Amino acid sequence: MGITRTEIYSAEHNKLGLMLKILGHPARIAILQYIIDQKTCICNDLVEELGLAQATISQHLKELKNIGVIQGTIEGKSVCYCIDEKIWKEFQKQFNLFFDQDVCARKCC
Amino acid sequence: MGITRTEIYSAEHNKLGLMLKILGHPARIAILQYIIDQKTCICNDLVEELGLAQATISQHLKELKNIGVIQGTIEGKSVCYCIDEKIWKEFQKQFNLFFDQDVCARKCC
DNA sequence: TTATCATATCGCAATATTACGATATATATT
DNA sequence: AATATATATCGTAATATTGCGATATGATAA
Repeated sequence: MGITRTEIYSAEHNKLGLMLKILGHPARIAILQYIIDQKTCICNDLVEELGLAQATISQHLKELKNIGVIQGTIEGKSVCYCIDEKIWKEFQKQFNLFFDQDVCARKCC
Repeated sequence: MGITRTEIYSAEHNKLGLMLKILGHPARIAILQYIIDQKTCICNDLVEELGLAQATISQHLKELKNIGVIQGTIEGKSVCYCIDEKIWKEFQKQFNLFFDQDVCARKCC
């Protein structure tokens, strides 16, 4: 079918899944890394930097904005993007809550 | 086009992206959670537990195996799955290497 | 006002993903 | 051997994602 059956999962699993899905694209990882690296809050030098079309970059930025991990403020004719530190830390926390679980206490594999 | 242009990203970004992409589905999160919760290394009670078709579960398990985060050993007529603790911790480490970066030192947003 | 620059959105083509029924495979039980 | 049980794989339909050119929008500069 191609459609994820979100109704059958818990809200937490859906949320964690969505967050990881959006982060799970190399372009979006590269965009986040670039925003972190630049001391100024760069906008679409990303087009030159990554070598993707402007429309494509804009789309990825939109998805990152949708999950809240970045925010953009209009500055003259360009837009200044930066990481939303609060959401960033929240994501890290959620991920680690999941990954800190005790795994494989039993012996079977 | 629908195809990710992996050639233009670094190996690390592709790797981190792939890992997050595979983890980024609620069914796979739920599968991992179930394997962690069960004290015995359960196999396809997952079909009943999650309410997805057996073929679908099997496909998700395959993707999780592909990135190495779970492994399965044949036990009689069923298969015993468990988390690969080493890979699990490695994933957590990679994620945190990325997320521990200092974010938003500047003031613009 | 007109032109220019930066970004967003639209529409589309190519490809990928999700899900499932049907079938194959492999082991255990009778 | 025949049957049952557990899992994997195949084929396919529905939908989603990726990427891009074209165009729209919105602000500044001329």
